[in-house]
Amino acid sequence: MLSKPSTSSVPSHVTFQFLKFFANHGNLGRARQLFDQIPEPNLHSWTILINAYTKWGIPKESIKLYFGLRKKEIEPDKFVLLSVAKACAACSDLSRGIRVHEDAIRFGFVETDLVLGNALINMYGKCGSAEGAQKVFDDMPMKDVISWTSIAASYVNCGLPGEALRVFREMGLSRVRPNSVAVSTVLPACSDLKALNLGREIHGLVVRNWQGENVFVSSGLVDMYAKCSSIRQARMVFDSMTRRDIVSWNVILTTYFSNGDCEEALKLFDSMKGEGISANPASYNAMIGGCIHNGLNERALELLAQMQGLGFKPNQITITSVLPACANLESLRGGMEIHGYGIRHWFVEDIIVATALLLMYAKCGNLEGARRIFDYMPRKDTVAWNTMILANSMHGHGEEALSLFREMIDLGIKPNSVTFTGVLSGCSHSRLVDESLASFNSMSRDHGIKPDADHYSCIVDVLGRAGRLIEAYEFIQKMPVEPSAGAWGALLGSCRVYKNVELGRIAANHLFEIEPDNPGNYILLSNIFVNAELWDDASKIRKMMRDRGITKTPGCSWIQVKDRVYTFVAGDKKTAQSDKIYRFLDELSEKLRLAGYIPDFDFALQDVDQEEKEEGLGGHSEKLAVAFGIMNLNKGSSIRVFKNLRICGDCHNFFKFTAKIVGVQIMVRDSMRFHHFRDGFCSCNDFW
DNA sequence: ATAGGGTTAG
Repeated sequence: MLSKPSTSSVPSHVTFQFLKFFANHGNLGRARQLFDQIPEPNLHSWTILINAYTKWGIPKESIKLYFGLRKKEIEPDKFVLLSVAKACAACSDLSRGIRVHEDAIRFGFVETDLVLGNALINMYGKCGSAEGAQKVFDDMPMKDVISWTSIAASYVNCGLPGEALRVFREMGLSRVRPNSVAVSTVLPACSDLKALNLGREIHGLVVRNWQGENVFVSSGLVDMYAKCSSIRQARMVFDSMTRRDIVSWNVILTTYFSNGDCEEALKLFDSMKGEGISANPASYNAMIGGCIHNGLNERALELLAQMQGLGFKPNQITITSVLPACANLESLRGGMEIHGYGIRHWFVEDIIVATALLLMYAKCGNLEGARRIFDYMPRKDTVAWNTMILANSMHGHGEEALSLFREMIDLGIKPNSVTFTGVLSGCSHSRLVDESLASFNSMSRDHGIKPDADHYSCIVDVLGRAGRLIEAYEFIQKMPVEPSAGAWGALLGSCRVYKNVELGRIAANHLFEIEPDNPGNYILLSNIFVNAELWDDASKIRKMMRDRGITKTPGCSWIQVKDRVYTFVAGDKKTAQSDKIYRFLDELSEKLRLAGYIPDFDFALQDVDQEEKEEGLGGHSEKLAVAFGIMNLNKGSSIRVFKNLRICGDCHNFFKFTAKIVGVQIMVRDSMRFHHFRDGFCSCNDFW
């Protein structure tokens, strides 16, 4: 009937009825066609179409239409304004939202229409403008619960939970009774601030005022208690709920994972079904993220497969949760596969996904890959900049870390305390002493950020690595925060390098108190003694370790060849190719000696373990892994080895020669940083 | 016109 419409033969009120019909049923193409046939569409027709585009998830088109209408100088009414305000909120389109607000003022609706006012508050909140939301709120002569809730939600949305709670208080003082929506809006603000007492107060208010249970509120309470680290309280509320939905379950799962209790979380995950609740994609994301956070990487991958088996497609959140596992397993290949999946699904546009990818590349040793992601990001926030700075620091590119920092400041991106952790650690790895002191001093002066224990430790590290041990020690004594293990550890490490026995003793004794179970500190001090030929002291340390039941963490290194990760421990003789590897290493050593390599036997003694000492330098796990890599990887591809402890000094020297003589690029990531060996040099400038 | 869970940096 409508296949060949002609405006002259169909009365306009009939066209209008059809327009309404198609708009209501989501057939926007048809609705648009009809709309375009109306020679002079009236406001009502415009409104119907604008409303439909917002309602059916195409808010951009609504906004476009609205401004088309304004061009025709048709005066908007409150209904169109409401619809387009919602559309601006959905698109986070602040600049258009402001124009809509101006229209609302110009045509006199802000003072008269509560509903529109509320929608405008909401629009500003969703667009990230807390000031805008507050302005609308202040201009409204009448406010109801929804206005109050909307302004509170705006603050939560804009990352100002303290303001949200202030609003909630004021709301009470204005004799507006909060309803369940208001409470569930404001509970996450308590969680963000870890405001347990306020959260408890709100809990009391809920108990006193409502008999009936509300799932939103109860789940919010569970979450609030969990985030305020009251796991028992969270569980009590959860257990007391008469009806739980999928969100309640997801909250309790996350609670246990964040508390490190994977067993309980996994148990609860299995028991949901018994209550007739089946896991949704968010449940799987919570499970995968939780497992990975707690080191259960394999389990996470199983859950990922299980999730896909159920027909749930991994989304942005899934892949950002999985990516850290790729760095943990040092599986660049797996990470790149996820990158590919992200590209195919347009997830890489997401700033959080992109940041996670960036870090994955950096942690897998591919700094260029990390940089490509960074350059491609359309919008970069503080976290993205911090991650890029940290990536450069890890790889020993202190200058680049600093120049990124300057660039970030010039662009007006606000740094935070993590920014400085990245910059300072980058400086310390690159011996940029003056630069690091300068940026440390600028923290509170220019950026209003109070240095924390980590920042102080970085400075100790900088001074120590520069050989300014006394200054480093004085700095520790003067610092206004309790010196952490990081600070003393940095000093102890420098004492090892600069062979300072007395300060080494002092630093180690502090460490023995702060972290009595960390074997590394005992080993370091014992090495310092051995080096100074203080054999008695060294054996005392070894006795101390035995008495306390502390064993040395075995050094292990691994490398990926094709799809497999091969792991080596010191003196490893069990590997399939171990005979070949040792023969290869022997021959290689000979060649390197001719080129000037001198083995440093100091490091043969670095291991307290008896058997390991016997193996000497030749069997260090990183040497085995590198040799294996040279033997098994194609010529021209670079060798990427990962080690759980700090790289040994002799191995470091050995690799510099290897890189030059064999003509390969070797990358070793140890527990401190990345080392890139190339043509006889290491990116760390022999400083680690 | 207002509501909850799963995600990125140390």
